[in-house]
Amino acid sequence: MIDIRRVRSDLDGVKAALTRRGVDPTELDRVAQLDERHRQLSQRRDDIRARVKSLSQSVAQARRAGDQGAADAAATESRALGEEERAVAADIDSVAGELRASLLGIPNIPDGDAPDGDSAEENVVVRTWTAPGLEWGPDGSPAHPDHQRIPHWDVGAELGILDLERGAKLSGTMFPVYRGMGAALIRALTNFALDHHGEAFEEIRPPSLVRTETMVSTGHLPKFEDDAYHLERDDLWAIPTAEVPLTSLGRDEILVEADLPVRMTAATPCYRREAGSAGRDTRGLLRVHEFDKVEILAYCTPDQAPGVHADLLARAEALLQELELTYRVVDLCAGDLGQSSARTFDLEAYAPGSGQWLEVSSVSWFSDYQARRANVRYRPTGGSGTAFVHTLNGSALAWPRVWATIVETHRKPDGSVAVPVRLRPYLGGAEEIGPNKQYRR
RNA sequence: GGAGGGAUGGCAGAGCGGCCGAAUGCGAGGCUCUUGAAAAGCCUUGGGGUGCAAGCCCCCGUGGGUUCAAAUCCCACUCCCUCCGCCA
Repeated sequence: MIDIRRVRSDLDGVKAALTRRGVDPTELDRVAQLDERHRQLSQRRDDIRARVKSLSQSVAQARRAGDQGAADAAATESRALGEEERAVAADIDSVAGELRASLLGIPNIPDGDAPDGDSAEENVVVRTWTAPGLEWGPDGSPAHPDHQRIPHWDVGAELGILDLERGAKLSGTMFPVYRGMGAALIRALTNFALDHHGEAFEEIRPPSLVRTETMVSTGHLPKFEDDAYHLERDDLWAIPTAEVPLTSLGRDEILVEADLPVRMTAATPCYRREAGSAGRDTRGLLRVHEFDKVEILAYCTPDQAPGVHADLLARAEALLQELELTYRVVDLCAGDLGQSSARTFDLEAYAPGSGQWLEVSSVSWFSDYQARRANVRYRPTGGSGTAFVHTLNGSALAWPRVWATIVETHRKPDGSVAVPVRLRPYLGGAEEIGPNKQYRR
């Protein structure tokens, strides 16, 4: 949620900033009007209440003094005021409801450093990291030998480590089944990443089903309801990312500044309905409804935020480097930012078989947008009062696309897949993934 | 799923319908004393809205109701604890 006080004090500035990401500025006029109305009504209600309270005191006093007539008179006057208060309160409720609904739908104000642009086409590639020994082809994409130009769905089927047909049988398309070393690879990646972050980040294992309020806190509801799986009977939502439970871990709490930044990491399943993306990226693991991901997340002060953002990004990058995967860092333009984000860097790994750059991580700074929704605050050292923390998070990493990139990038001429050196300890020392002898199609 | 108990400030814990945003203790911060520390004494110490400010208003799990007046009475819900049942 954006700060209503900022709308009040700098309406034009907020409009200008949000127009960069395609928000209709008249929506902000509406917010400003509702806010004005809300404050006027509240003032009136408070005045009435103050009068009622003082009249109630009079009743008590008069009664103690034995003056029943005066007591009754005050009570009568107060009763009339009560009627009026009820009417005003009803107006306040409806205005407050409209205001909140409108405010919840307004995205975060983009950071001034986020590049201009309306869509993904205008995102800026900040830098590219190339796996050791890899050359660049004349077409501007990394040059891979032909044996690495096989899409992962073919590699997976050939080796018997990915079974999309059975997944479709069980749950429908976009629900993959990993087999043998394919399944072990996911598990290895998860352990590898958790160990990597473990020295600085507390490992958390949160629930993957959460309440409505928890989804609202991160901005996933109410606007993106269609993208989430909902268990109606129990009114619980399947988390689309660990960001959801981790952000709410501190909900309605006041942290001590000395404890910041609070850093957490979690491996969880993630569930996404992918409504509206039907027919796009449907092949293989490019887009799936359920997947595993390791997330890193932090609460910090506004001053710490830029440093933490850089750290999260560096961590996600380090994993890709250790996995010997070519990737690029993309600075999302204002128009392509997620609703809650002020600044986001995406990491895209190059998958030579599918021939595309795949988004495997998104590292975002949410300023106080989520903290305001979730009411996560801290007490500044030496200062007075409380302030909202800043929240940041990043995937490190989302496994299906990394899995795809690995089996394409590290495919050897004989068809097996080389295991990156750093990952071998997590796969029982295995140096390659060969045909799955326990499963052949 | 069944039965019972509970929800008050950082914690513990009081609170006849009006004098309660709330006793008391602990904790925390400041000051005095002290070479320093401890002890002792004094003071301070929840969150939020609005307003230039003084102030006014809201919050005793949540939502409703009764009343001139609700932490206190009534109703519903949520959560927590204990026991029973079922169960990975």
